[in-house]
Amino acid sequence: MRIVYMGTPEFAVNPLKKLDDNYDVVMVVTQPDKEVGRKKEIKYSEVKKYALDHGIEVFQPEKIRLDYQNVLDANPDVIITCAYGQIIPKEILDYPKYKCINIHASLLPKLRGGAPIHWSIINGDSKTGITIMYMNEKMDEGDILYQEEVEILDTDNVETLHDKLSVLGSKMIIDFIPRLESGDFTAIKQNNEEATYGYNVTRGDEHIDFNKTSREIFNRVRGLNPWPVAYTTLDGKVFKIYSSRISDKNPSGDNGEITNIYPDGIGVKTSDGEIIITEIKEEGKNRILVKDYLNGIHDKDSLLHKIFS
RNA sequence: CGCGGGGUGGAGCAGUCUGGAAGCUCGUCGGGCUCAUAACCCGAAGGUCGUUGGUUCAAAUCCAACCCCCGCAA
Repeated sequence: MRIVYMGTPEFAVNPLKKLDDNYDVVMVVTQPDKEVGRKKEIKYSEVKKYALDHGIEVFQPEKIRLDYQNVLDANPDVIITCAYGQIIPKEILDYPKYKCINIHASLLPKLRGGAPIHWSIINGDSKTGITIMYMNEKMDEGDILYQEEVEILDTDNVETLHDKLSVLGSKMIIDFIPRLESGDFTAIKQNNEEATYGYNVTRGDEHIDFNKTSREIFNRVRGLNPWPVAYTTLDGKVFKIYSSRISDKNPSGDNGEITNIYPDGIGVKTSDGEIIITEIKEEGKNRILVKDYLNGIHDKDSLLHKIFS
C-alpha cells in the first residue's frame, strides 16, 4: 500500500507515525515553511520535521490546486490527509485507487472547518470525535466512512482533547485501511442541513466578553488554551487568560468588574454570576498563576472595581 | 533593520528617573499558640541585582555591546 500523506500541525503527526510504521508512506505533503515570531525564523511544520527525521520525501506546494503533479508521480494507492490546510483539487482526488481519505477531528457534519477541537469546547459540547471520510472538492463535506466519539470533560482543554483525538485518529485510520482494501465499509452522505462550522479562530474570537455567562466564559478560556489563548484588557494592558473556574457567588457590579480577590484568583462579574481567573499572562510578562500575580501586588484592594474590557 | 514591555534569594514584585548599607507579599525550614486550619505569633536559611566591558571614591541604579523571555504586528 503506497500512501501519500498530507498534513501539517502536531495533530497530524500521530497518524503519520502509525501509518509510517505499518505501511509504505512514499511522500508527505505539508504547508510551505513560514517565517514565525519576532525574529522571522523559518519554521518547519511538525509533519515536515517527522518526515525529515524518517527519510520520507517532502513536498510543499504553495498552492496544491495549481501544483500537484509531484503527488500524481508518487503513484499513491491512497492519499490520506489530516489537517493539511488546503483544498485538494479534483485531479488528485480521483487519481489513487482508493481515493483520498481525510481524518477530521469532529463528528461530521458537525464542526466542519479548520478548528473543530477549539469550537467543540467553546460551544460547550458534551462530546466530539473523529470522522474518517472521503474527500471531495468542498470543505469537509465528503461521505462519512467511520466515526468514533469522545466525551468532553470539564477538565479538558484544547491540549488534552487534541491529544486524545490525535491518538484516536491514528488508531482509527490504522483500523480502517484493511476495511478500505477489502471494501468492508459503507460511505454515508452527510446531511447538509445538520452541518455546523468551526472555522479557524480569529483574533476577535479570542477576546473574552464578560457579558456572557460564567459557563460560556469558562468554556472559551479552556477552548483556547494552550493556543491561541483567550484575552482581555485591564488598564490598557493585554492579559491572556489561561485558566478559570466558575464561582458560586453572584456579586453586584458591572459585567467585567473585579468583584472579589481570592487567595488563588480574581473574581470577575459575568452576566449570571462570577468567574474566577486563576492563571494569566500579562503583556510583557511570563505565564503565571494568579496566586503569584497577587503576591506581587502590594495593595490588592486597589484591584477591586477595576473593569476588564 | 517592523513596534513595544521585561530579566532583582525558590515564585511574583518594589527599588533604577534624583548613584551611597538588598526591601515587599508568598514559599521553604525551625519554634510557639490552637480541638483544628490555606489562620495567627516568633525566628532562620537563601541573592554573582541576565552577561561583558566602561564612567565613578562608590553602580541594581548612569553609558555601550551582547544573551534570554514576553505582548502586538505579520
